[in-house]
Amino acid sequence: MRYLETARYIDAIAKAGSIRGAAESLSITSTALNRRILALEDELGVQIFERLAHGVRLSSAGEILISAIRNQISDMERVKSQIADLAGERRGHVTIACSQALLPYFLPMQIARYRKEHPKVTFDLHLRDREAAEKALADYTADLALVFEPVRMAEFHTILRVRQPVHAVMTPDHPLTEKKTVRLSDCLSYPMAVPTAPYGVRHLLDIAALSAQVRLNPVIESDSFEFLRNIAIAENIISFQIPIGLNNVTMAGMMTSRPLDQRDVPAGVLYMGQLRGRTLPVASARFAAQLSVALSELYEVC
Amino acid sequence: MRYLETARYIDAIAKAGSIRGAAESLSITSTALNRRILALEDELGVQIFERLAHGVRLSSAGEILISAIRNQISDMERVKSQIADLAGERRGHVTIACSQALLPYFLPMQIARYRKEHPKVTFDLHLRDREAAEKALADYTADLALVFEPVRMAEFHTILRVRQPVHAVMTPDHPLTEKKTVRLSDCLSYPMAVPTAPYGVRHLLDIAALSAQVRLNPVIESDSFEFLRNIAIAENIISFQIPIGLNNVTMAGMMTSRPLDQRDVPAGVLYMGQLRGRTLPVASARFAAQLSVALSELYEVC
DNA sequence: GCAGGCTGCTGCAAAAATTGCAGCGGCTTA
DNA sequence: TAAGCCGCTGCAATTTTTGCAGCAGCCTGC
Repeated sequence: MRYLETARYIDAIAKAGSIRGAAESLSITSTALNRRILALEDELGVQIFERLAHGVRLSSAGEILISAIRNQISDMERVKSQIADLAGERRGHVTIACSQALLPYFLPMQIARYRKEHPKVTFDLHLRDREAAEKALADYTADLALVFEPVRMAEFHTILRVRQPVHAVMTPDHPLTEKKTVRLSDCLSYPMAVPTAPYGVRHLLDIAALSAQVRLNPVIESDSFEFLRNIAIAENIISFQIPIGLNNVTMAGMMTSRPLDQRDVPAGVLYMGQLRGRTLPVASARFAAQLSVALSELYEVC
Repeated sequence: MRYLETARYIDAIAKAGSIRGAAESLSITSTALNRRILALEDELGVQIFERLAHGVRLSSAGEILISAIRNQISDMERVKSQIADLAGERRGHVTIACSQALLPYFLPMQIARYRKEHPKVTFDLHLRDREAAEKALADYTADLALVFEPVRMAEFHTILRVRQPVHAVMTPDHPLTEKKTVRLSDCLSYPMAVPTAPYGVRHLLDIAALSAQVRLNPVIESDSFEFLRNIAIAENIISFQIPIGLNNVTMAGMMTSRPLDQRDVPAGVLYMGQLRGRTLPVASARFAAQLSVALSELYEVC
């Protein structure tokens, strides 16, 4: 593919951090690549890359350029799949960056459903914390982001958001299951396993604990929701999760959950978003539309 | 400029309607141009142009492509001026499509003001009726559109809108000037000069006349607001215009105006907009920001 | 109905560009 | 201080692009 070839070369260099490195990944010599850059820099009248001892780094002009270039590359992908659509072919590729809570149940099911309709559409799924997910949008490594309690940078454009009240998760024989909703103070008398600091659920719990002037005293902290789920079963202690992360099918027998009283812990919000101003590839746009329907049927839109 | 060269070639062919014609305007041979198209069509696996006896026409795949291509070209212009901005240079180019009412006073003054700050920024101003103005956005011949009572296609993204009540315009000695606001029925007893059908002011008057079950009976119809203004002076008859079209400086002595009672004729709306999803060139974005401030200071935002 | 003029397209050779090789000097690290 | 990166350059080989001339196809006007 010759069209936008130089653009792809620049993208590769920016990613590799060196011309020789990028050249290898592109299967060309560093000479050719080097001279392309020099030619483009000559055309623009500005250095795109700063030359360092160990490679190159985007200059401030390069930062501006790379964003446009990635947009162009992604745009051409979209055009190609739109053109393929004209011939009735529904092919394409969707890249998603999402929080852990989406992994056990919701996204696998949604992707399976989508791929049943459009088997030629492929998916890339990247697990990213809320900050990294937004960065992935900005550098075009993800078309869509599904994030719980995101940082919400200026470039994040919200497609849909739904309420996700925090639930306490425990084995069905746990004393806490007797109530419909549980108070934070009820939980404190039991050992608990909680996510580490950067996660949305922990964030909400911390704020709640602070305002109630209590301390959480977790016996287990982990950055893996899967581990938290399993340790909670194994040790018969309580953990916390949002509804979308509760796999109501496979966990039916093993675990159960109760929402925390919202006077103690306010409901969190799950955001689906994309990069502001970007036109998504057709497949991604269609998948986002499907997710919008599914999310708004299952949860309260806000 | 080699980067996006093929893109510019395709744009030229689409505009010229023939390869040979475009080749001439690009100062290359038709052979070179022809082969570029063939190569790109080969890459994409689709015909971009339909071959006709008297030239070429974009195929449906080509229509999809050309939009992306024009976006890329415009994007590179924006990048270049952003990069120039880094060096402190404020250069760039702004293209505007607007209704007639903007011509006599508002835009000349605003552009002059902007160019005083940024003398290196150049402007293109195209007079376009409300439908053509939106088309100009879609094919990237205009960055900004200022339209009174626009058709508002899906691709039109509103930046700002302000209320523009229709005014009756007349010489200062006209009997109608006695009242603060005039009723439509008052006007009917005087000869009047009105714009032709496609214009917003006429549209509003027609609707008003219809609902009041009266007839306008204009003695003069014209598609030139300038002519309407002059004939109204020369013949001492009434005409109609929106506030932004009333040049309160030069017309001070010659003419005066009174708003029509809004029970008869509802206020129209002036829209400033751009192409949805497009990132404007820096200069255009800055100029739009200036216009937003000016418009919202002068008129009622709605 | 048949030139004349326009179109896009192609074979071939010339021109221009891109590329690869080898090697230079600069920098960091061991 | 030596080894190992890095980006960059002169030169030659290679590839790509371009221009010329000429082809067939289509429409228009005489």
